[in-house]
Amino acid sequence: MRKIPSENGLKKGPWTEDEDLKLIQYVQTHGPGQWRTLPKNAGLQRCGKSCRLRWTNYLRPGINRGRFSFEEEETIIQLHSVLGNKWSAIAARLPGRTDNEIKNYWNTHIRKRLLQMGIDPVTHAPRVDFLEISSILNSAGLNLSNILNLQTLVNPQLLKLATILASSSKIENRDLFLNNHVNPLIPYQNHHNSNLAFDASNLPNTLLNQSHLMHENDIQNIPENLVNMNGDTTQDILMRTCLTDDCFTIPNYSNQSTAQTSEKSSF
DNA sequence: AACCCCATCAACCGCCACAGA
DNA sequence: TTCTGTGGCGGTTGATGGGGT
Repeated sequence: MRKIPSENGLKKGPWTEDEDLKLIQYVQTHGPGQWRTLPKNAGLQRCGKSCRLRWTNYLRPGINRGRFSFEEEETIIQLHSVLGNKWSAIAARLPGRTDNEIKNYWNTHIRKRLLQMGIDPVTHAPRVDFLEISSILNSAGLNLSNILNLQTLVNPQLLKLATILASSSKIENRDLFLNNHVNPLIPYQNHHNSNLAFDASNLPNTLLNQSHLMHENDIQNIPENLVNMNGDTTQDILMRTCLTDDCFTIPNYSNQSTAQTSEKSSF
């Protein structure tokens, strides 16, 4: 892949079949380790680091190079919500997968999907812009559900995912979450109070992209006996993490915001 | 056909932790 | 205690290929 001029006569870039063969044969005979001296002993023009990486990420036996299954993906998301970017720790819990592979898969697939679903891939919390639009509308006395003739705005997949994430949610306290994420929006909110005309084109893309729209009944379709790693039932999680009906319809932040507006608003 | 844009992922780089001298 | 070597980790890069124009 890379064509970086090699220093010290060491080769860089993609590995050839011949190099792979040499590395495999050497490791099979002598075992992995001693990476610094390995290239010389194995007759490779590579640095030890490169050999170790090639072995652990590609040549090592037992590596599963197939597509990620839904279960694996779910596991990665769960583990990431707990461990963060500890790719090696996540990989340790996924047999046959390497940290590099998981990291790549996260960055190219999962991260993107979470963003589309309105979930912040770093915090695993609903994205601020998602809350932002609802608070704006709410402060304007508008109910997005009514406007869009919807009961709720949530993708069933999102709700399922949120249920899973809730097991390790960083939003353990709704009030804390609202204080951290909603209060900074208050000046913005007030600014928009003066303009009550609703224009759907102003909605954030993330919101409009919620093409799968959820109805109240969909919440009922989630098995109540679903239990997460903490032993919480789905209902527990829904109660605790503001995923109940009234939270998925537009949360009412207006009282809270008016109380704090006078203190914090610069308008 | 040619070009551009973007997604993917193997590989590299810099840094850190740890063990042993 | 400090230094050095080694392995490991996470972030980033860039070659490649596919799709769109």
